[in-house]
Amino acid sequence: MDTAKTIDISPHSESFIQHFGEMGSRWGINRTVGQICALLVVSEQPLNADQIGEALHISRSNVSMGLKELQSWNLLRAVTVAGDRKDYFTTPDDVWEMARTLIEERRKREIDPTLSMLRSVLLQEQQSGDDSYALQKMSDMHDLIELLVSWLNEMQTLKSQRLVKLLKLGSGVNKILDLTDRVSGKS
Amino acid sequence: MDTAKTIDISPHSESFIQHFGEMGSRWGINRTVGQICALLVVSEQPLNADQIGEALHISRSNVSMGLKELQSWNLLRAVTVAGDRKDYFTTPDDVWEMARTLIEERRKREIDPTLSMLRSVLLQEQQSGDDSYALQKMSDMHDLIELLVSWLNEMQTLKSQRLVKLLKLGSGVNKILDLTDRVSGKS
DNA sequence: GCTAAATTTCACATATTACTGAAAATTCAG
DNA sequence: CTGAATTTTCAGTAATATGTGAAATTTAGC
Repeated sequence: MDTAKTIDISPHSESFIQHFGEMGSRWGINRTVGQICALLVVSEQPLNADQIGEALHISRSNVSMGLKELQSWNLLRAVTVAGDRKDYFTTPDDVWEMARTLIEERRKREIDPTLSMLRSVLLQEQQSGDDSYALQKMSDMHDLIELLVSWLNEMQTLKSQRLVKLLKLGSGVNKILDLTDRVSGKS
Repeated sequence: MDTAKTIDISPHSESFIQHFGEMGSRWGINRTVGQICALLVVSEQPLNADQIGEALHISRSNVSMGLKELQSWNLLRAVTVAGDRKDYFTTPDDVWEMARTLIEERRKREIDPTLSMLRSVLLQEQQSGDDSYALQKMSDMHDLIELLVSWLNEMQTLKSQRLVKLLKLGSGVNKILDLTDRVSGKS
């Protein structure tokens, strides 16, 4: 069947998609992948590869590669439409779920490898005397990253509603800390 | 004077520098910039451009461009050495200060533009009827990003010590939330 | 199984980004 | 001011990344 209707993009959505294309490079994904993702986010219906290619004026093979990339980011939901052999795709409905996934995946790609490298360097017996300054820096950095990562992981376990509440509290949490400090008699 | 001593890099530091070069691409900076930054972090003494170029085997002009890029990230401290016309550079001593700067700069480059775009799209009177689904998505995303950004800004105002304490508390904060909820009679 | 629809792969083309050396511009001691 | 030391700029080149069409592979109805 070739009934698949051509999807058209409103000016608003156009700006949105365009923007994610341009930002793609800054986010370590390429333009096309950014655009595909943005398109799927603002599209109410799931889209098949042909529709995506047509909407964004990119080749079918490019769509295929882009979708594969988005899969690797865990940002796609595949949908099968009755009586249609084509694959249809969409992104998760909940923007918070997407944000979580995005943060988790970026952590995996951008932070975890650095943590591993630091661990491995610091683990090696430091026989050589005089890079103690460098080793100290790496140690500091390791501790910092480890703290950030474990905090991130803990946040990932919270329900969205809870997380939002915490974020809204913001540095208000600080006041609670003040309180606990005073109670336990610290500075 | 051409007394500037050639700096040599320990194997540990070499791994560190190499890693930051490779990760550079994932971080939206290029290899050279990543390496220069890493080198300056692990170097106890400030380095001049020639020393950097020699250590990393890159051209003098490339060092110049790299340093300029790092300046734009607010990650450099320039030091003048008595009796030497060359400029010497280092990174901030405190890794927490660097992390803050990095997060702030990434926010400016990667998040703020998206927030602006969303605001501008949402502000336009939505005469056209049927992209309400898309507009809703953009609105959700706007609110999410705004919340994250304002939270980030609040965290930036905390002293490092305080921030570390909060991070270590982790989802323990959640328990405090539980408490306040119960007190104020919510679910 | 066969076959046509759908998807993926891949060699090549195109576009973008990074790097270099030479030349221009800036800086500063005398 | 002068001019040597230092830094920056920039046009050209090298390296990387992105996009395409054609061919190969996979899939599912019959």
